[in-house]
Amino acid sequence: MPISIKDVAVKAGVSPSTVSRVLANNPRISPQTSERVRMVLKEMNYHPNEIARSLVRQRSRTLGLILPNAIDQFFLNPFFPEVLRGISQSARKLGYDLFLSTASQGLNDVERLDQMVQSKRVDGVILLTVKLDDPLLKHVQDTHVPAVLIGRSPGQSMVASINNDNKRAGYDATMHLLRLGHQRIGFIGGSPELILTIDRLAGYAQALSDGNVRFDPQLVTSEEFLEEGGYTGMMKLLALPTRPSAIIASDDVLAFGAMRAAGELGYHIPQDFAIVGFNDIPLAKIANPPLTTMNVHIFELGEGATTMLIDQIANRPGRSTESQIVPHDLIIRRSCGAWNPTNNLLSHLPQ
Amino acid sequence: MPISIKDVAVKAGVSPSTVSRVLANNPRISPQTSERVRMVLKEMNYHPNEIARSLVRQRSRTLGLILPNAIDQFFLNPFFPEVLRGISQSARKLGYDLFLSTASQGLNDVERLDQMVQSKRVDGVILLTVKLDDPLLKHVQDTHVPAVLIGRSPGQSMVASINNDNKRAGYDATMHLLRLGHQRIGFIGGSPELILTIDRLAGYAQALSDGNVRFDPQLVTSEEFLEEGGYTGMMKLLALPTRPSAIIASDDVLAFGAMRAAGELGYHIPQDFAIVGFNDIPLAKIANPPLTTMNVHIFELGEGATTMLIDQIANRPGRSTESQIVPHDLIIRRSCGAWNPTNNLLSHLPQ
DNA sequence: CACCATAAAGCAAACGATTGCGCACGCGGT
DNA sequence: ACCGCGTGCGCAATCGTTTGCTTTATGGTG
Repeated sequence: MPISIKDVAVKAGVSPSTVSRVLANNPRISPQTSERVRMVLKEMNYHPNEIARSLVRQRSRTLGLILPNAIDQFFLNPFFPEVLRGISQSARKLGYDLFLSTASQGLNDVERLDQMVQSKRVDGVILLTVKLDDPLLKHVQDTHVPAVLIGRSPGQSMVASINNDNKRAGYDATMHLLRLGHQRIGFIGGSPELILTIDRLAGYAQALSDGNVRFDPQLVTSEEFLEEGGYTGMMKLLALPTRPSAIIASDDVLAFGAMRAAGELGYHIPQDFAIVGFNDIPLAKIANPPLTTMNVHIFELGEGATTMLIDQIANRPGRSTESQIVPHDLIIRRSCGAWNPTNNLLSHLPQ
Repeated sequence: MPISIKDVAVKAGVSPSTVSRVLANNPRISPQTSERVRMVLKEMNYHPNEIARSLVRQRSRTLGLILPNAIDQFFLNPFFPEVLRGISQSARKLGYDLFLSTASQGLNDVERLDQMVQSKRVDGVILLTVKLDDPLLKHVQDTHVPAVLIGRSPGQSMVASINNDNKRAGYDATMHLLRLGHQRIGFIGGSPELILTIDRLAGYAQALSDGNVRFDPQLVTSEEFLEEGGYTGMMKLLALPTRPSAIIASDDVLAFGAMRAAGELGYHIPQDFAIVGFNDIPLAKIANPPLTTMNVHIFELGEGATTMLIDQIANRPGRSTESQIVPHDLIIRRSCGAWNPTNNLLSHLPQ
């Protein structure tokens, strides 16, 4: 039913090879023939069968996206659409399509990757691997498919990756609170398996140390990576004999949960607590109060992963292991009390 | 480099056809041979080349997802991840993969569809078509690819579709406010091109009429489909000589913008204004106050679209035009004042 | 012992493109 | 008149599967 290159060839009175070469702008085809074929092409509204093309070319101009196994929870965080937007946009710009790994119900992630790669449907994969010891990771190193990891620090693996400097980001966020005079700073993190939790916490500890503040394990809580988790984390911190005066949440969604908990107990932000989040999700700007947060440029994360991957596919013979760091910057809003310099009374809050 | 069916055949001492038939569980292969081949299959960790398969089978077990052209704005609304989650989950369950149309930079949506379909990479498409006269729509009717539309009411086209009964939902939301005693009810909608805006507004008008309340065009505003739009819409309504006592926002995100506007001007929800949103996004439950909203079951929308499409691909000879309606239900929280029956004083509020 | 079902597995032709190689033709140089 | 070469195009193999048809082996029957 659909028209093939052969149909076009017949109609144009040439061989399929010639049509193919016209499509490829091969200079060995005379301008006249080329023109005639092009007319027929338009006339028949021909579009090449990409499946057949992929088969003979041995590449599909398609990128595979592998989402973490805890996919449902992941979908709920605004991180996901934003990174997908970055990936999708730059893939489009570079002429690549996107393939989402979802099929193969019974298979685990490793088998899914195997299948996606061996089935030749994708030229490379982007992995959103957020947990510390993801079995996918070992596996992607063995197989030799071009790959880029999002959310994993360079040096942690033999695979190219892109990430923020989360330790540094945690450091900077904490330092900001220290400079505002806070001494007891709580840390609400996601699951301790999450790399970003670990890294940001490390930065937090480092900053404390540099600021000569004792690290108190009581002030660190790790929760489910949802608003609800931030809520319960904050409740725990508020139940402490000596409460923190400031909170670092390793994700904006957690921060919102924390703010809700504080609000329910009658506290006010930032008067009673300073709060700093991570990610700068759209909501952060419009929350009440607007949330001070570490902008980690999620979109750029997706964008960078895509360009790195395509570069790898197109230019690298083997597989590059080079990595990239996306800078972060602290967006100071009202939730930490530093918005208006005149109300920096926070440092005098009772502990 | 990668192993093919031929490699397996050689190692197992059979012909490629036999291996293929083993893969297909063809009963004409003896159990002994079958077993032997299966061993080799595992041993070599063979995975079929799906590209080659698709070519000969003329189907790819892949679904194409076509997002609206205003893709960036769309990504920001929590609707998107949720519908994608529904699609992705049920596609996975049914053994289908997902293909995102992003490539072909210069092409418009119609050409993108054409290419996706003719390139044979997908067996069918799901279209998120939210605008009233989408050129894609006319086109998808001409081409004969299996397709399902999300966000378009049945009868509006010759293509299968799935949607909420948005008119009815608008009616129900409005009726709820009328029953609470409100007489002046504002409506903050998205762009007037959006079908859901139109439908929900129609339901709103109908309910007003049934409730013997005059429809006042001044109370209807249509804004950008973002939080900011809700904000400016609310500001307009608050500037009216006789302000509304209740607001219907055609999307939760708009509702949040409206709440922010009200808050900035010193008003309180629900004491000063009742607000009802649409979608029941995760945030609605945890907002302050929790938002009364019409749950339209977005996940089911994506799920239903997928099963309908796959059913069409697998069973229907031509293309079905059957449609499906996903029910809605009003989630009553605090923002409309009806949470606690004792504070239904709203009807006595000054206008 | 010839004959023929029947079962099991192989042969080869697709699917729709790409591409190395070769052929025909025309033209300029010797 | 012949050789050589560049140009323009077609032939046919190939990519990795699937599948209709054929072949081979086997065992039962007349």
